[in-house]
Amino acid sequence: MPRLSKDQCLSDLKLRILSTALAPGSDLDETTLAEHYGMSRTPMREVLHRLAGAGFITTSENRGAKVASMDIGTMRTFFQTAPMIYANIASLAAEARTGPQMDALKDAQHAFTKATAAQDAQATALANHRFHAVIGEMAHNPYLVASLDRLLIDHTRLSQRFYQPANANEKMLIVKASDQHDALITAIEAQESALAIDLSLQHWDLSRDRMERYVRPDPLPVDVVSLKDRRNAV
Amino acid sequence: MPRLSKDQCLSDLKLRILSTALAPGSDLDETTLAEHYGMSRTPMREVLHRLAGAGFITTSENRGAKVASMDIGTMRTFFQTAPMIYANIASLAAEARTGPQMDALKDAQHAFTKATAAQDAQATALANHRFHAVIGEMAHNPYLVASLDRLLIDHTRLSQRFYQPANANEKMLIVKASDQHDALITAIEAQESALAIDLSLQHWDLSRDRMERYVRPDPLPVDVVSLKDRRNAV
DNA sequence: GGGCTCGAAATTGTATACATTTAGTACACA
DNA sequence: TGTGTACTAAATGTATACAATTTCGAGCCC
Repeated sequence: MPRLSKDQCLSDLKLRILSTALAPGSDLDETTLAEHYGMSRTPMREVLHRLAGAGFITTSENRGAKVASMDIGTMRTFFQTAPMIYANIASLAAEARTGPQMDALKDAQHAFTKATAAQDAQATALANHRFHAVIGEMAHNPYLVASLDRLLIDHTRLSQRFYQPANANEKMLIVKASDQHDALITAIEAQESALAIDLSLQHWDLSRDRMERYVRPDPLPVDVVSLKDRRNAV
Repeated sequence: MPRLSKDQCLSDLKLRILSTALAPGSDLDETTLAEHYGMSRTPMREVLHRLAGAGFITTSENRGAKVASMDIGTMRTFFQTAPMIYANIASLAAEARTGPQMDALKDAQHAFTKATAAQDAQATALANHRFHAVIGEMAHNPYLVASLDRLLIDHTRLSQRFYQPANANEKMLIVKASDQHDALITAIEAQESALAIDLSLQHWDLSRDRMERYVRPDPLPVDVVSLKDRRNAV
């Protein structure tokens, strides 16, 4: 993949991280990446520092870069923090959104429905990411957006598997999420911020249920042996 | 100032920005800075990208770096956002603080009172910054801390002049702020998160009053001419 | 066999030369 | 006098060579 510009390289790496093509916690070798993108190490290092600043990766002196990890502690914090930020962002977006931003939001939603119809899980997750990032732009609040962007990174990585519906019920949940997007678009366009808060919290409830089901899968059938084993485990 | 390590250079630039020795919006020349810190342009550029990632400066392609500006629109957003984030951070800090972090917090408060006693406005503002940054570390929430850190940058830059007390009344306000710090330390150490929220909101009210007095100085004497002029202004 | 030291290979960090882009100025022309 | 254009100087962006650090394995001692 030779001769990509720095911006293209940046967004490509973001996509690879959001889609977990680059797994959380995995090492990034700057020499390899530089060759891959057809540039020298100097601009590649600059891209890596940008990614680090935005929370996609972490770097440590003399020890290279890693994709930001998603340990159990961080996820607890994620579930604790997301609804507050999402709701506030939605409220501010309803107050401050502009016309071109509304267009961008509808575009993102269009891409979302198209990806769900095609059963393309990865494209669905990324379109969802873009949808919520646009709402962030609308809020016009650099302080909260710094939080939001970091939340969305982990949200998108966590959601990766839910957009691959395993049964009719899961398929229905995705349709429901899409309907909530439409309702949110209407509320934001009408500048009804109280409604936007309410809708974004409903939307969060749906996401959280799906994500928690993945994080903590349905309990296994109980039997005496496994229980005894577990009782003495750490 | 030759032969400073990259970390020293980074924190020195942060201090110069927080103290407004480098004015908001002013241009940064990477060649000059590199010479000043006794390093080549490559690591200097890396430092600048780190600062950009943390919100201290902004960079634009082929056009260099600027210290983050503080326009009137951003400040409106600042006043809107700060109390929510400060209160949530204080609450989380009370829940999650560790022993060493408590020591660091008390150190910062010690530096704060020492600086006020010495009437050193700049040292006071920076010690106040450190105090609140430590509470951020305690909260152990990377999402919210991203917001907090950006708020604190502007908070410290705005506060710069208030710690230069012009009269007995202003001197008393600084003493009051210091007392609130002490109360907050006690609440966090006792893990009383509801109290910590309340105290941090009180502390914010005090700061906001001081800052707004600077941003919007006491109203000028009303006269008919200026009123008429203003009525037709944008 | 376990753990240590030493050294070579690989990886990251820095300096510098060179390419590219921007900004400022002089000058021509209307 | 104002405007547009070409040129020059200064700044940013990139590539590459070299220095410093870390990692990993071989060899050794206990």
